[in-house]
Amino acid sequence: MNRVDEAQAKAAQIFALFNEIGIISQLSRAQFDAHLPDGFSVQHFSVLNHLLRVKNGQTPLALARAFQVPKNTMTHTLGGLERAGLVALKPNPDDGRSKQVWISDEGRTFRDQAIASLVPSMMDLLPVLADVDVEKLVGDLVRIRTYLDAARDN
Amino acid sequence: MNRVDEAQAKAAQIFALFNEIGIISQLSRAQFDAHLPDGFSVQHFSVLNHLLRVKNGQTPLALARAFQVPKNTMTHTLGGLERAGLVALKPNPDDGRSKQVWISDEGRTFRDQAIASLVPSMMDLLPVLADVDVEKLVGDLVRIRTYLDAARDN
DNA sequence: ATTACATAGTTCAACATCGAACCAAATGGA
DNA sequence: TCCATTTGGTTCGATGTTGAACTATGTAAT
Repeated sequence: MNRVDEAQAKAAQIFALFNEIGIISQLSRAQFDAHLPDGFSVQHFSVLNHLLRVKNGQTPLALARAFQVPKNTMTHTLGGLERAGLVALKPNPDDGRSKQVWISDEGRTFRDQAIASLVPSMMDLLPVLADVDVEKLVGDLVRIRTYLDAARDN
Repeated sequence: MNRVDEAQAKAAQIFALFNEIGIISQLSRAQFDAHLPDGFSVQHFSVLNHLLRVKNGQTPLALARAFQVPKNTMTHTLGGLERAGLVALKPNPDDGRSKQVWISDEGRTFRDQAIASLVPSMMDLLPVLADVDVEKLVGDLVRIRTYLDAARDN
């Protein structure tokens, strides 16, 4: 096998990797969404979860970066959460251009209920993951994600 | 740690897993698309690739299943490929409701050129994947995807 | 043959995503 | 201080995705 063939074989493997990742992303998103109240998706849940687990009162831009989405996409997501009263957007006292996103009591309740309804179907995955080192798997993925993120804005 | 806490910890880990997968899916799709001609995305490439590598002349529904997308999504993707003359849709002689998707010479050329322009950026990933057993990684993902697929339409 | 049901594919409408253009506030020279 | 540039956020328009409803063909049962 010459050098070009080797490169092609490696590339095919990498393509298969991202192909699987893309399909799993689709399928899992659909599964998650199905367990959330109508009109809400994983993004909404993820933002609430992030505010509670990482830090409350973050700026929209910080959240956009955390989830690797364009800032206008985050505007859209936060709009939905705000209309539903799950977060409050307040002006950022440190920067007149900016805002802060604070989760409300309703938001906390929503997140808790979402977890309660999501956990059971995740438990169904345990048998599938029995032979998988999830810790390592996530670690590998984080490395790949970190690289892609760095390569993004060149 | 009691049973509920354990379940929550496991669930958090699984959530992190799908979270990473979702983000990588976003980022890698953007990267791929950027290297393809305007108006074409990974799906278009994937379909052409599938027709060549797996089997030419498949039905739209078979392709939709292969990529785990709803059939109307595949209709949309095939529409783009057909308008561009990269595939031809012919009636299925075995079934009057159905069609067959055949890749054209232009389609083959498009796919070859796409590979040529995609491979270099995939090679950039090699250092990142040096410590990763990609074979095993893909295997684990396939197992997860297979489960999700089976759980989909229950 | 008739009827009921299942399957392949399209259309339509709702919604998500995202690049580009835009506005306002902040920053950094000179 | 003034001006150019950068940064946080929104708006707008184009496109992708998908559920639901629909058409047409095939299949099975009686």
